[in-house]
Amino acid sequence: MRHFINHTEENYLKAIFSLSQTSNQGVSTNAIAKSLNTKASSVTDMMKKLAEKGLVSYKKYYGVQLTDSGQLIALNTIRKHRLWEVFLVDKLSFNWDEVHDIAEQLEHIQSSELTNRLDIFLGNPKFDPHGDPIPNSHGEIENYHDTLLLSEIETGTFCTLVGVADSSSVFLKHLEKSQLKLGSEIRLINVFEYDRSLSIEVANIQRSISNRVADNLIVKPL
Amino acid sequence: MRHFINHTEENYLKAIFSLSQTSNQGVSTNAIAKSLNTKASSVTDMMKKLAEKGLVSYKKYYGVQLTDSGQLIALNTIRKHRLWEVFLVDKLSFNWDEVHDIAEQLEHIQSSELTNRLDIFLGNPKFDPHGDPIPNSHGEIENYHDTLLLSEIETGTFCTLVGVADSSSVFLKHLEKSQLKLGSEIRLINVFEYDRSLSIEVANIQRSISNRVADNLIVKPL
DNA sequence: TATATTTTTTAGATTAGCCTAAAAATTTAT
DNA sequence: ATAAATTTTTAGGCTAATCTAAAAAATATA
Repeated sequence: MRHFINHTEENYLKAIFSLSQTSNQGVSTNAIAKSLNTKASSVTDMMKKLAEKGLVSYKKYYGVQLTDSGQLIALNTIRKHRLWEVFLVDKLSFNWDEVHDIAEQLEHIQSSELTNRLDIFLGNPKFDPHGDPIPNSHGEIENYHDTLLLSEIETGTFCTLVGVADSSSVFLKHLEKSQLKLGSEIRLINVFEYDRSLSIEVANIQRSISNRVADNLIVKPL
Repeated sequence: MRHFINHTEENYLKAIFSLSQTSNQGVSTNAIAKSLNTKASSVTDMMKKLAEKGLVSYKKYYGVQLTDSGQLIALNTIRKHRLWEVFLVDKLSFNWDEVHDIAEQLEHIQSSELTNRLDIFLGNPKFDPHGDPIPNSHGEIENYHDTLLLSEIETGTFCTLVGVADSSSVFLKHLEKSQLKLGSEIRLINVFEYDRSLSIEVANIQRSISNRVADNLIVKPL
């Protein structure tokens, strides 16, 4: 007997999943509140509810962790989100910076039949338009290995841009102005000590990017 | 300055629109309640809200009518519903009896850009998989003319099945068992007085259908 | 270790959408 | 035209998800 999961709960589970990726500690109430633009007291209420449904394990004052079934739901929501993003870009010709908000709505459509048929229709894509891996229907996610942030690689290294850590429209539009897109080959020329800004070469042209940008570029050294 | 319209309100507006198609009177509270599986008192509450937003004109005890802006929203919701149904059948290979519930969810996605791009992607279809006309982005709907219910035509007439008045899965599955689908050519052979059941010929085969079925088949005489 | 700060939880309200039961208005029937 | 039946509205509650403000617990600091 499965509980019915709604829109709001899916958003909480997704947020907890994302936050638990960085550290392997329990996720704090405040962190969830910040990520969902809500208040800590609302989060506490919801954690109690999700704990009762067996989707998170929650110990007062010590944060939460997803249970296996909670994680499965989170991954399924992420799967739907990313598949819809592929649909919007590949089939409806949206730009990669325009799809996030629409996918936030589409990810809550309930029908596994729909999701699986969409997956097939799109040709079982492995990555979304921002380079994020798409979980399969069992919640298995192909983590990209050997990737780093551009800010972490050594001077002189050649690498390929395989993903972005920030999918916001402003950031993506900014990238386009620097001729950066998924697949771009980048060579790190230099990092300036003063402000940690970087000098890179893309398509034979030398450019300068801020450390803030470099922190959001996921690259694979060649 | 446009009010934000949510899921629930869209459903009410759509129901009022459908109900006001049959008669040109105001739509009654009870009729709306029945159509949405809710209670009359809930409908009254919502009518006050929609009236305040200028989407219906409501006079206590005398039912409601959509205003122009209310009708535009209803038609836009119907547009989205029917476009998604086309998507599900044409692109994802769903059967026509499987798409209603999924489209009920998809119709509430908010993005006119999405709707219009979907329309283009689908090749600007004029009818959905059940033969219902799809409104354009201005809420203009191409009513099919010269159509009747199969129960209304004269014995001996040849006609084409162009639509169904009931899109429920049970009904559509039932039709398939009688080899009836959109575009089928039908000749009305006889109507039995006893139970108003009909004898028809489809694809050179003679079949018998109930008056209940005939009341739900929209046909165009040849 | 005691105190100050921060984080989290609790308590009590609010809003949207729904409900039941009772009251009011309208419609139908005698 | 009056009574009966039906429809609609009002009144008062409920739940989910949110909020603010206060209390409690944990963590950091002196």
